[in-house]
Amino acid sequence: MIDPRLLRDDPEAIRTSLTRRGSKVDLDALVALDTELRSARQRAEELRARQKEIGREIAGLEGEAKEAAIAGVAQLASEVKETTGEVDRLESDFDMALLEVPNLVAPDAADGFTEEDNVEIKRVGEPLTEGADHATLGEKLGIVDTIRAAKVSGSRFGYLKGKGALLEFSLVRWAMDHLVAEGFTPMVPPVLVREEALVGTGFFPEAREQVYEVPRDELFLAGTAEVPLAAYHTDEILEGGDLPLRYAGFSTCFRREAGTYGKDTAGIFRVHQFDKVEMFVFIDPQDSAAEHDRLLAVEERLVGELEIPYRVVNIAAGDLGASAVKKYDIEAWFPGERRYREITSCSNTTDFQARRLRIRMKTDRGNEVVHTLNGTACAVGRTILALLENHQQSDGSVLIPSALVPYTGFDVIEP
RNA sequence: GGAGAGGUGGCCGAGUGGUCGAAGGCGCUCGCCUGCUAAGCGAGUAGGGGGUGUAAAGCCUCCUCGAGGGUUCAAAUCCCUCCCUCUCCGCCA
Repeated sequence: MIDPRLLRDDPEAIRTSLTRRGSKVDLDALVALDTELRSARQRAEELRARQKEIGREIAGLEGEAKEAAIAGVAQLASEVKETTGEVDRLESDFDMALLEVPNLVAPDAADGFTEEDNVEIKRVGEPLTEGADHATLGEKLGIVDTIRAAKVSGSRFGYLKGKGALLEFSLVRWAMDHLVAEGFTPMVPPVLVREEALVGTGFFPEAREQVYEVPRDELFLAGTAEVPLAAYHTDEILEGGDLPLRYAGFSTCFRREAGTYGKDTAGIFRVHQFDKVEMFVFIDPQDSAAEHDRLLAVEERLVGELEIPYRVVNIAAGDLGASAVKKYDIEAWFPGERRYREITSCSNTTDFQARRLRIRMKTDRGNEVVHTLNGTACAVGRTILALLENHQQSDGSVLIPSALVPYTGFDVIEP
């Protein structure tokens, strides 16, 4: 949620951002609604103040004088009820409209509206010019089974098997160890969350169709640990000295992948369920931009240690999620497809989530909404696929990068 | 799943219709005293919105005692619905 004060202090800043995103939000209607709401609120408050004042007088009266006073204020009471009802209606309209407004795009976010407009920042590593694709490799090595997964769960699911399953646990622990060394607190959060957590993180209302629901219990399956980690401090006022708070959350992630029919149907590149280690940070607003770069640096070190060629892209404004002001993706090279594809991502969501979740910090200037950031440390499934493709050998085996061997206990996966 | 208890400010905890945004305690902040990792004394200390103000301060005002609705001139206090937490029993990874 953006700061509603901006609507009257600097609506043009919002307009610029909406334009860069290609957003359809009706800013003028929102500004008008805000104005209407405030004047209605003013009227209601004046009436209510009078009512309370008279109430205090009545408290001191007795007998007939009291009866008369009570009779005299009945009309005022009904006016109060009417005007506050009006304020409530306007307020709820306003709140709903405000939830639809995406965060203000950062000045240095890339311009444009689609993936095509993402700006490449750098490339690292020597890409292989050819190789088998991950679906073929996974099947031949006997470590990924999507055929039987379809029987059990439908499309876009997979079994990891044998060394593939062990590789998963190795990656999780390897990533966690790195993050702990970086000062992150490891967490295993709930993956079933309330609606409030999803609204608070900005996934609702924008991306509601991507989220699995458990209606009977009014819970939702989180698509990322970002959701329970962000909501962890809901309604809290953090001590300035405790910031930044850095969490590393491991969770299984669930995504409906609605609207992706026909995309990435082979293998387990795009699946409904995968595991991920996610970084999440609560920080003083003035430090969030620097922290964003820091998260990217952590991600680069991790991918680099796996000896996977990659590039970093600055995501185009129109391709950003509602909560992000700026986002970097790391795209790993996939020789089977001869292209770079997203394996991690990190976003600065500034005060957007924190305001919705009411997470503040104490400062000399009073309480201030904190900033939050999130970044992928290791999306396990995709990382396994990137390892398979980039470390495949001519004999059909796959070598495990040396950084991982202490965790896997083996250095090669053979057919 | 069954039975019961309870949700009040950073924490604990009083408050069953009016002057209560709320006693008291703890914690914290500032000051005094003492001179020594303490005790004592005094003051301050919930959050949020709107208005006014160049800004800070200040001032005016409204909302918030789990959430929502209702009764009433007036609700932390009465009524209804919901949510959550805890305890015991049952079941269970």
